[in-house]
Amino acid sequence: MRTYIKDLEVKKGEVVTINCWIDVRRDQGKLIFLDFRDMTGYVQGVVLPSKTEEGIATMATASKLRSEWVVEITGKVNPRPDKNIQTDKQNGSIELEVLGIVVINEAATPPIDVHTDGREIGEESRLTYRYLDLRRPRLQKNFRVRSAVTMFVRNWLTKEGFIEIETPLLTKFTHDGARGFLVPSRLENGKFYALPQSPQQYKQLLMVSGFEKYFQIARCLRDEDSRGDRQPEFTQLDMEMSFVNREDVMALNEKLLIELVKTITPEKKIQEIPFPRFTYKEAMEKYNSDKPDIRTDKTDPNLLAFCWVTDFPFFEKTDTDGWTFSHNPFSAPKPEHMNMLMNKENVADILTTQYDIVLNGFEAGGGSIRNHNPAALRKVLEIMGYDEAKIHSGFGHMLEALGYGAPSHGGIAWGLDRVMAILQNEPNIREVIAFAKTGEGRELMMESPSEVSKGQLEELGLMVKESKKIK
RNA sequence: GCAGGUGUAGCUCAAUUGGUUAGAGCACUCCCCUGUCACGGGAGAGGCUGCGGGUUCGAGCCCCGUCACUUGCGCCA
Repeated sequence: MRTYIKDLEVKKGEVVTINCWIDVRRDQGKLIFLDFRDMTGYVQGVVLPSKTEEGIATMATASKLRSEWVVEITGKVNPRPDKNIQTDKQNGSIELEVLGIVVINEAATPPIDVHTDGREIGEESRLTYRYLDLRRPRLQKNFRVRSAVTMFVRNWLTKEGFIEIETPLLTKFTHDGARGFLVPSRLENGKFYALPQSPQQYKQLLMVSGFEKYFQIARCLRDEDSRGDRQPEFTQLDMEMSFVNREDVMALNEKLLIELVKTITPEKKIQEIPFPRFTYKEAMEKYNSDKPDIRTDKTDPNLLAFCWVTDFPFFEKTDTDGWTFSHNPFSAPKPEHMNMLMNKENVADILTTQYDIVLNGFEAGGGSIRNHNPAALRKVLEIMGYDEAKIHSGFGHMLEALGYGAPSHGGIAWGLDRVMAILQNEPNIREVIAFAKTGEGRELMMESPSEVSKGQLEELGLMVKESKKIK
């Protein structure tokens, strides 16, 4: 039976079997030290000289082992001699006396060193050999913490009465805003699905359905250029609630964030509770930014400075002197500005119910109270200059759905990758996304995007005019 | 789409003003080593200097183009 490395310390004197990788080999000739690694940690093994036939064979096998080989080790858990105890290391007071070695798999010389924190290695190598890059302790930790965060959030929201519901990945191209990824239909050539930029419309429709409290850890896809805090696919913690106002959503999220930090990253301290709030105007005047970094000590890696930014202008001017939404077309205006919207008056002065949660200068999330009244949503679309055909094709289902007894509702979505990166003190969300893409949207390990065969194109009814980039 | 940075051994980096056979550390191969823990010592192998063109007696170095990675701007309900 397999014993995990983390459980060895209490098994002094026992003979155990572990499954692991060779982390480091220190061959002293007649004495070989091997550091073993499994998902639970590290332990030093020692192969002692022996005159038995078995012992000689084990030594011979041990001398062939190399870094990253996969082995099954049978050994005796011994206390270390006093002078060799390493108090600062896991299992520093014990070592495994190797009695038997089964090589499960040999390993070619790794193209990158997986024992460092990886910051010194170029992104191209790291992403090409991502499955090796992920072996490094820093990334192992990032993903364990990420899993702990999503589990915490799931449990917390579930206790609050939320229900987790999955929404489609194959959906409809409906709106302006972020450029979307298109998926050609095989059954209906010339038609396309779109991959969702967020579950916005579906989650609102779930409110119409009467679920009242929804959440989802949702993959979102946007065909826009990358940044340190932006990837073409990323994850939102998305939630929506019925019969709430702005304060309700903000209060719930503030509480969740505080408890999350306390539980998962207790070493972090939150600069100010309750989170400070700024109107958009205040933020711009005081910090010249709508996502101000209000940390009092920007060198403190454990300081988290949350703040809310509210009261954004609903509309902004387009290049062609029309209007477009600044954040979200489904948002409701502030209640006192509803008349201005309905009368389409003083459009520039209408403020939305939008609230952004900002963390250390990054937009960690954003949401709003929505227009549950179809007439109000229609006014928004009209102000943006959408004609009846565009309103019908893009928003007809929303307008109709809101007409069948939609509750008032609102919600928020966190950029989960950004929150994770900040909690882990990572400068780039690539470090918290397992198989991240490059700045040009390439996945270097499998080499996507890739060309497809003529037959596949034909089946989809597609013809490629010209290759934009020929390798 | 725009601007900057980078590209030399598997990895991380050197290489004077444009000048001999492009070096080092780690990793790798072989040898030595009984208490190491990033073990140590010795020897060895490993290069189309991203790719294409140009200038020059001579280019890793200068010029043009191109590709890739990266940071930021535009863009990003």
